[in-house]
Amino acid sequence: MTTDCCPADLTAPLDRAGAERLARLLKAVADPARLQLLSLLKASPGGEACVCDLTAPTGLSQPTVSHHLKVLAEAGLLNREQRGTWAWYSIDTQRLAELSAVLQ
Amino acid sequence: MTTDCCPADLTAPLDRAGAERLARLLKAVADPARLQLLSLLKASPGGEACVCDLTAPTGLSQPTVSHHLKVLAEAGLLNREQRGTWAWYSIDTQRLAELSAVLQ
DNA sequence: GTAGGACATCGACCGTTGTCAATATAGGTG
DNA sequence: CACCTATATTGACAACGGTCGATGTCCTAC
Repeated sequence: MTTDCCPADLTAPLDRAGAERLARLLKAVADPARLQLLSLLKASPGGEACVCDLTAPTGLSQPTVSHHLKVLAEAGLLNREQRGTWAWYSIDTQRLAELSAVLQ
Repeated sequence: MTTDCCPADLTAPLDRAGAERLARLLKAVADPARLQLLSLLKASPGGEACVCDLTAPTGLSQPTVSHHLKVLAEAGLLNREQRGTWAWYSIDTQRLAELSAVLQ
């Protein structure tokens, strides 16, 4: 239900440190560009896509897309796999489900 | 499962407008102070509390607490009820559950 | 009416963040 | 090796957001 890194839910009184860790996770998701990227990854065949496939549909520059993907990956919500020149990103569905469960 | 105001989930491709609306909701929750306030409200008897009960446990000034409660209320996540001099806030659990469901 | 208490609003400061252009890195191909 | 392509990093700028002190508003009690 929870990992060692994150608070389980809001029912337990949240101290400042726990609140900051959880907020850091939620901030990763609370951005329109990153939400679009998540939905694009979810809709992609195999649940994965490379950076070059994500710039056009979002209308963002390549560095900006890379930046957002990095933020999501550092939050543990995306997995990154290098295949030759391409970097393939996919959603860590369990991690995202855990984050969703916190708000229940 | 969803309201008329918010996207249902991430499986449907998210356009920029939908992503911005959803991000606005998530931003309301993606803050340590507001997460602490939510957990305090959840742990309070009757699921409600007035501002004066929330300043000490958060260590924030009264204006700052009022500000955060307003942000959460404007996002539809809190209900506000005035009783005499006091303002009582409570969580809109359904709205919070809907937000949680979006990340599934 | 006057005084006091609870909450909201205002104004300002400052750190954070999203964005892009430019550049760097790294892998593939000839 | 040189060249191209995909991605990451850097640097800079503008906009946003959290915080507090000071002040305003509203209700209650005397």
